[in-house]
Amino acid sequence: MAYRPCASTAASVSNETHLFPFISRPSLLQLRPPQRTLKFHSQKPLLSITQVSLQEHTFTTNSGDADSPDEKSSNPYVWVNPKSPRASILRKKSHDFRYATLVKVADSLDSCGSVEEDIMSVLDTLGDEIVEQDAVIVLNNMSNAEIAPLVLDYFQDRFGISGRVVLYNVTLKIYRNCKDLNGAENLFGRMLERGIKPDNVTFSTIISCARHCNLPDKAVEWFEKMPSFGCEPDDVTYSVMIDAYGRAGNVDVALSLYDRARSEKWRLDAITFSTLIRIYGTSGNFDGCLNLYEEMKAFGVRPNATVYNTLLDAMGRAKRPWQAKSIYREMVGKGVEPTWGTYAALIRAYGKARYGEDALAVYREMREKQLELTVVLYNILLSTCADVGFTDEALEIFEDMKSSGTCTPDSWTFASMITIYSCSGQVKEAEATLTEMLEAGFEPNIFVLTSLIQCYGKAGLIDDVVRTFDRLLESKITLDDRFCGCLLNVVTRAPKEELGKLTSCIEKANPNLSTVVKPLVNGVNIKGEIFKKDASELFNSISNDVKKAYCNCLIDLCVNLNQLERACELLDLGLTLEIYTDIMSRTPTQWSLNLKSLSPGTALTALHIWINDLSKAFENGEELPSLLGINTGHGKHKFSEKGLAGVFQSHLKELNAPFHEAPDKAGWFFTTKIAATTWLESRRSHDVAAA
DNA sequence: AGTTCTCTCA
Repeated sequence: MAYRPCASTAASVSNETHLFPFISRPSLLQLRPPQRTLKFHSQKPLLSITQVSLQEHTFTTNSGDADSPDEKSSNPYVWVNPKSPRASILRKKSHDFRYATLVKVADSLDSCGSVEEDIMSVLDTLGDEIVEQDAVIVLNNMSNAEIAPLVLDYFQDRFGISGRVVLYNVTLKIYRNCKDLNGAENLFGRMLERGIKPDNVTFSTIISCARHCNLPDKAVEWFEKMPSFGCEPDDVTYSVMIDAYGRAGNVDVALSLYDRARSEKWRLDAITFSTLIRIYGTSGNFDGCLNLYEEMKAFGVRPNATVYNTLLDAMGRAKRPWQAKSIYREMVGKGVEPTWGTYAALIRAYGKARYGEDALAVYREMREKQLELTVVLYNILLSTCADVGFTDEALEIFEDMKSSGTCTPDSWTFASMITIYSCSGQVKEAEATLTEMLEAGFEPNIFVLTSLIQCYGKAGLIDDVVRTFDRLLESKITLDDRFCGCLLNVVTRAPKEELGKLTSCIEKANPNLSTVVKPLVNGVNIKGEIFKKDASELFNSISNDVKKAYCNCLIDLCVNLNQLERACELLDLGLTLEIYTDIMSRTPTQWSLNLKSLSPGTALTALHIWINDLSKAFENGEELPSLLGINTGHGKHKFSEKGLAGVFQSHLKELNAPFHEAPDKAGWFFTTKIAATTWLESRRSHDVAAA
């Protein structure tokens, strides 16, 4: 029969007398167990005849042990040769039973209120002959930090057991499990008062307690106290301190401890390496992660799943999904069984890098293996689907999540679903999901409203954009740069007659942005210098991660409104402020125009400037390289207007430019020096003729 | 009797 821990008070212990043959109600009342005959000795049981027979008796009656029938029916008072296998089985059984008994006592103690009598009663059931090992086992199996110190005191007061540090160390573990550093520190103080000298175990337990409490600085503080108590840190201390320093953001110290451990030839285990890899990973030193992994193998430490999981996680952070993939292959190749954490790390790595298919493959494998996904993992998958435009897949995952029975959608989930519908222009579905979200008790947040604005904007429902915007203003939600960026994006695709409605939204949302947008929309002719000054003020006021999006939108707006000069001014500013980098690059053999992540208008403007630069270089008699290339990129997002390649093909034709799409390099258009020269030549003569 | 192991974005 399985033991079910009871959660109530000590009184309930007595109701489970079938589990505690030596506990009965009278014993609780008299504070003394009546059955003195059942004694256990935790130290090597003396294999006296009575002893053995009693064990035997206990086992056959209590657990219905499947001994052979004739053994069961045999006289319990037989002598058993202490060296026989039978004796060793009995010894083990005796030990196991004693241990199980003590664990049950620990459970009962945990569920005592802090009523002294209750605690006493439970402890009394153990009898008088308690040895230190019993006390250790009881405390080691307790989890109630309020009761534990009382129990410790009782062991001392009633049985005189308290003289050794081990009892305090196991009690400290309880505080650690309860994340109660204060309690642990108090107990440490009491140890000192009682003249108990702390040892390495004491310190590593307190240190890890601090670490579990998210107080890495405290961990460091305790580590530094060690020498004053005559304790010299050992390999376990170093392992936990490497972690603590890492979490305290003190990467250098963590690594120097590693150096020290290495030079002192301490055996570092795989998990310590995984800790180190994690430290490198969180500090952004991704090559450091890989180096450490190699070093670890060179030391002959076999990587386990934890090491691989940490590495995969680091490669995810590094946005190197291909490396995650090859590490995963290596892991499987070496026969290391992937764990839940492996799949989670892969989903993160692939998801972050928009490797939609790969992320989905991992998801399917998890389903196949019946591994449960968490809300977080579902959300990552859904936002990946949103990023790459997997509408159907997202719906499937969303349904799976709802029917999983283990997790329910949260505001993040709904936000992703609304984003997905918004990107594909499914207004009705987005609105239905919004309703579902409200019904589930979530208020729309800034992310949801941003998506909705995008959704309505895409569908040309400008009045709904304005309505949503007003709703946001009424709410307590504060606008962010991303939201304003989306609003700006709506402006770039709205029909001219609707622009007024939107500019008044922008005026309320962000005055700096309004200053730049208004003259464009109203066609007011202001000086280029002033325009650039206003624009750079805007860029200085917004966060780095949206600068490119703003600049792209503004340039698109200029191009749409046929203000090419303004477009060039903005692109120029964007290059100066390093919002755009590496658009135009030159090597001795190739000059390139890199248009990846540029909006269509920005890309056209950049092409315009680049061709002008080419002409200038040609006029100045500069040597052209053997190859000239334009990279339009190939958008991973299904909704991103199929990349720029299509737009460019026709535009290049219009310009009569001799660039041709490369058959083997997606998104690239190339021309040779000879073709380029001929073309630039003809452009020049054309210009001259026009002049 | 001690350590490190599994979490989110636009």
